[in-house]
Amino acid sequence: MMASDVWKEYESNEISHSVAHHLTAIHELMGDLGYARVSDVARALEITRGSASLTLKALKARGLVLEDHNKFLKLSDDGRLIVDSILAKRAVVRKFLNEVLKLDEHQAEVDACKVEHLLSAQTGGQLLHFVYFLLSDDPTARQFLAEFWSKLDQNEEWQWPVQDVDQLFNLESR
Amino acid sequence: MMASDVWKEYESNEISHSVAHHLTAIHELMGDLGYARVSDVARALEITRGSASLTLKALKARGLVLEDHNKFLKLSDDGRLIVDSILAKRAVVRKFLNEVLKLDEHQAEVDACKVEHLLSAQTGGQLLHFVYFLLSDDPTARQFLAEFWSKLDQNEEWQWPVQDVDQLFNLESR
DNA sequence: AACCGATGTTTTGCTAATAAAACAACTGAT
DNA sequence: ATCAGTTGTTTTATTAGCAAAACATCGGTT
Repeated sequence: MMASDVWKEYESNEISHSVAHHLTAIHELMGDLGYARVSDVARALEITRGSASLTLKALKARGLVLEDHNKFLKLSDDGRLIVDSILAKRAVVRKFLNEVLKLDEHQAEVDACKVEHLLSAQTGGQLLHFVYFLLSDDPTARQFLAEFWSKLDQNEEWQWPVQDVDQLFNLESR
Repeated sequence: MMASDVWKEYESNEISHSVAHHLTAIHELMGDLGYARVSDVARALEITRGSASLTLKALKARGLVLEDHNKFLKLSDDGRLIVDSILAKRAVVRKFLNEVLKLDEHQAEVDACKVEHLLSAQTGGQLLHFVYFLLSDDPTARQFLAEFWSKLDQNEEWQWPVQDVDQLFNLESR
């Protein structure tokens, strides 16, 4: 069926990668510095002030960012809701990739960052349930993880579903 | 630390969402029709021929797509490697979301589609290992999944890590 | 031969997200 | 008071990805 009805939903995402990071930058700056101005956001994201100014102007127009009488920025209630959901998804994905799949922290951070704003709320919620149970002290979960990790370590004794996983995922490609 | 060194790696992705789907469209058309022309790709992706023509011209220049003497398209070896890795990641993610997290098929398809080309090869490989073991007939895996699903069903008896998962992930927000 | 439909390309225009540069306004030090 | 540095904005330009429209080509009908 070519799944042609699905792939365009990508762009229909109301929160772009860029917007997600402008918003979370404001959130983190408020925590780190206690305030957030256009220049602070630009510095945090390593873009020019001009670019940040334009994007933030649009976010103010969308009601996600509020401006002080002195140009100090703040998240609106809507903006904070969005940031909370993004950070929750990012944290869950990072935890799963790092603590379950045992990917190194940088890789987990990068992939979580790429994916965070794209996951549906349903997926985020279910993944949270799953990771929480998986990393709980439930003996079944403990045993399952121990077995999985041990298979990961000595994977020569394990019959993988495909002959060459590395090639399948282009691990060698350049 | 603001993680400002990470978030820009998003765009550094050599395979964009659009490119991923142009390539996989050619692959699927070759399977379905036995051939793939610019118009066929455009129809499959529901974009104009003009847009497809431009994108495919760039892909020919990058050596990922080859052109027949009669304007018939074909994936190069490099192009096929990329498509294989994308389809593998999409399949694994879809399987995980649908068969493990029990998300409905449409949601699983959409999220897998959004994410497929963004996952690193390492993440794809580890996830494949994980899902394969999780859905195997290993008794520990069986028991773990059974317990997880039963907790999913009667989640009022389970103490979730956060008070209100639905609100955290904006399940109510329009 | 004339026409019609499908195909491929090019040109123009649009939006999002960026950089770069020019500009204005404020701040602080001397 | 001036000068330097910081800040915010605007303008111009670029790139990716699309649409729309014009154009050319080819193939088959009549």
